Amino acid sequence: MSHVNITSVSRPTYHHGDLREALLQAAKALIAEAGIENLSLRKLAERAGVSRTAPYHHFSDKNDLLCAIAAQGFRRRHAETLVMFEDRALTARQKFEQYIFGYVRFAANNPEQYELMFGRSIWKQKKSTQELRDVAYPCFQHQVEMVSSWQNCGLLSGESALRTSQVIWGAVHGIAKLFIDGIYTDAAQIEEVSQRAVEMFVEN
Amino acid sequence: MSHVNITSVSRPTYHHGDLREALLQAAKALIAEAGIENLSLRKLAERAGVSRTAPYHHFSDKNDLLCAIAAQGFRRRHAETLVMFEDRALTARQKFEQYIFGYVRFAANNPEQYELMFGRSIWKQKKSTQELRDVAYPCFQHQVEMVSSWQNCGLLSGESALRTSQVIWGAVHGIAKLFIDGIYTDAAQIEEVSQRAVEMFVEN
DNA sequence: TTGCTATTTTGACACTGTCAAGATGTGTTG
DNA sequence: CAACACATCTTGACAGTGTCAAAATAGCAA
Repeated sequence: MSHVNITSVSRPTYHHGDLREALLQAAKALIAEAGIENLSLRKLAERAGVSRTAPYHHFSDKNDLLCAIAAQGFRRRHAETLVMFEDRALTARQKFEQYIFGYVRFAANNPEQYELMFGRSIWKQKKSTQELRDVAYPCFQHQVEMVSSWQNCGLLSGESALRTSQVIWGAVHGIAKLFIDGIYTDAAQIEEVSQRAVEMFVEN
Repeated sequence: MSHVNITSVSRPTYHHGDLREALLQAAKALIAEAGIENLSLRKLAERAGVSRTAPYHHFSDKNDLLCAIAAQGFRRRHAETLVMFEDRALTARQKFEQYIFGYVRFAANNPEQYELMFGRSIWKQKKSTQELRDVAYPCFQHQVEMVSSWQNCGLLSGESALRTSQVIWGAVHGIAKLFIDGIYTDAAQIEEVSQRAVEMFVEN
């Protein structure tokens, strides 16, 4: 068989052709279909067309694979937030609104990935990968910086940007979790709750 | 062997003597020791001194058992909240403060049980027991009522008690989860974040 | 005593994550 | 071209899981 790349995507590896990326894609598909708790490495391998233990040559662990998916989520969310916050056409108030709505919407649109990003399975028992931490911490940090800027322009109150940021992050995180975990059952209320959150935090 | 009750507790059942309650106790102990994800029905049965499938005659499912533990948590938390809110020695502002602090503290002191009460494992896929719903909904409802009273006395703003309640609940839930899931790593900050939350929500 | 029913056990099944050992393909060096 | 080294993948195996079916046992009622 020719080793010439006949597909449009790059094929840097040997037998399969970037099995690692294929596994990540298949994993996200399976998770979207049936949830994280129904993802097994064996079903994943089968979907990718390889044997049960093939994934172990690209991920040391099931946890390692889940961390990689979570890391992708952080990169996506962080990019989103950066673009929004740098938009010079928006006022500070509009940016804050976009942040709140964007955060909750991101979680609602990617519930399983969001669960991985902030779920106990990864962070609780210190099982986070170095890669995950490297991509997550700047994301956390950026939230504090945004809050700090909103305090400087009088949109938000308080002295400590960190404490204020922790409360606001807690609020959007909690609202998102109560929705995606099925406790707030009426998904149509998401926008209204987000709107109320904006009103309650902004100084007027 | 005599069937006379020689222990101080009631013994309504036959062989073991309220195996159901013994299983719940053992389960809570195991969960406190090693977390929910490390609880297996087999280890639980062994700890209780019965065979692997004995629990299935008291709980239809593993999920059923977890719901029962969660229900106990709701009863405990609801009782706590009722006592606090009925206390005539407290001002409205003090009650609100107690509510916020008490909520986060409850979650921090019982992280595994809290995870069961509000985790996706139970509510997500409509797997909540009737018993659990019967004890959880009044607990949710009471939160809205409290918020409504705080609005009436001018402590909180807004027209809709439901929306305001959803934001506040989201905030305490999110703060609690970020702490107990290991994302906010410094547990000493819990009180300070709770304090900041109170300041941000109360009208001044 | 004879049954009836609640309770518990034994056996079995499919499924999981993960390790050890072997097979196979790919690129590099002589 | 040949031989080696290595990355990659597969087969086999093991302990552990939730849960079902069938058998055994214990307590109560007639």
